[in-house]
Amino acid sequence: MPTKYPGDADEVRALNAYICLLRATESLLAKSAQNFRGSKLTASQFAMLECLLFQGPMKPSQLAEKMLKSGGNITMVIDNLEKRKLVQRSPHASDRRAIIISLTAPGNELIESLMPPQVACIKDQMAVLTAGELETLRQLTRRLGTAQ
Amino acid sequence: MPTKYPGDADEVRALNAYICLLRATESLLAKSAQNFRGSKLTASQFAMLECLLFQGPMKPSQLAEKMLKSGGNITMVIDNLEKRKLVQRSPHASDRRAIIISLTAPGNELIESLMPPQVACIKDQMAVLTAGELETLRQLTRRLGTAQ
DNA sequence: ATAGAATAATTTAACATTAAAGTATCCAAA
DNA sequence: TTTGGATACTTTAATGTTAAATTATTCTAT
Repeated sequence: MPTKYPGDADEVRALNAYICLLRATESLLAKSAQNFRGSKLTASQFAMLECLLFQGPMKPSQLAEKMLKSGGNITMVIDNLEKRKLVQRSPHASDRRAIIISLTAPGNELIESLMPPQVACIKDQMAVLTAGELETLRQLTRRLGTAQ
Repeated sequence: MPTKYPGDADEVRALNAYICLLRATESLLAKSAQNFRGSKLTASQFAMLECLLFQGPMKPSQLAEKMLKSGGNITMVIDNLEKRKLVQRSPHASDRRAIIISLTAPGNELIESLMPPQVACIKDQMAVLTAGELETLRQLTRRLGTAQ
């Protein structure tokens, strides 16, 4: 995070925006994490439960793709959630290489109870910007996110 | 990352901006990481070398504060950089509890060689936005980053 | 039908990360 | 000056993370 890099105007402008973008994301993530820390969930565990809630049961490889994490990592997060009986592994109907991960009843109940405060927290944090500013932010970051 | 959450207009607007912001950051970080992967540096190791280059020798507690990481983590990153002789520990002049971390000559040489491509990479990625858009992005994310 | 390539999940090794506990040192108040 | 609290770093335990290797299964081209 260079606060001062001796470069031309283009570089300074790009770096300043980059640094503010990273810091904003760090700040938002740190604040959001407080909502599920009481449930002894890590950020990855919360993200997996959330993914299963909104998108239904799926294979570990699909979780890896959606969560942008490696397969090995997904295996470990499933392991730790399975120990707490929040998710379960089931055999895939037609492919014996694959398995299906789904929420258990307690897992479903937990993530459903955590979502409203989580959404409210994000809404609150984003409320420092107006509706128009949020739309502008969405459009700008959307273009950055797909940059090659 | 809920792509569809049944909420009111304010919630949907906040969540959409939030998701795009996170994805943009992930995308930028992933791309930037390619620049130092060839040097077998991790993101934390690169960040520490960069911090020491631009801000000079400092204590582990100062590195922890600037890098937004825990003290225990900083100890390990220093350990791994010290193994490769890229940084060194020195006693603090007036406080025997403290130590000073500084770049070695090879460490300085390495990070100085990595900075120009790193800056160019960030500049390239941010170049999908105009100068005015970058300034807007900086202002919006600056306000988010300081949100309580 | 079968060999080889591709896919799916797991395991392993190395490093990252945090929280909490531990050790050493400094400082300030009694 | 001594005691108690604060500070600085390290260690430990648990989890996360990736890349690479492993195992099992499926698919495809011959």
